[in-house]
Amino acid sequence: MATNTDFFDRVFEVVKQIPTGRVTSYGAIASYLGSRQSARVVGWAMNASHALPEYIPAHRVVNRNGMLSGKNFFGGSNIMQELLESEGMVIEDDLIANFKQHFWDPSIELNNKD
DNA sequence: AACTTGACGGTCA
DNA sequence: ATGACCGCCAAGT
Repeated sequence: MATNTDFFDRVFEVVKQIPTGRVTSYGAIASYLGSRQSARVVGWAMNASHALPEYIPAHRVVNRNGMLSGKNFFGGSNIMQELLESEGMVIEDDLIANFKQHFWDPSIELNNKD
């Protein structure tokens, strides 16, 4: 199918596959889906994810700096940070410590290269 | 129907 | 190293 709005659904599929204690970036997901520059749309998908009947670990998705750019969307508090810390990571000033160490790249982990 | 904004990212100056 | 602009796609006004 691969319709334009399918991008959202694919984003959800990937995010739902992020293992606990791991994080990824909007750009990584976008790149995995084939649209490097559509990282912003990934963020929009996250916004819509909270309306889904399923649980989308959007707190495991941060920007390429490992910064909790969307923490404001988790109720206005640092729920996002607490969730990540609860999963074993360390957050400092809304920034994930050892971000690279916890980074989960769908292009690698899912290895979707036919 | 058109314009602006947005949970991003890379390149250029 | 820092700042500004462009590109991408969808949603809100």
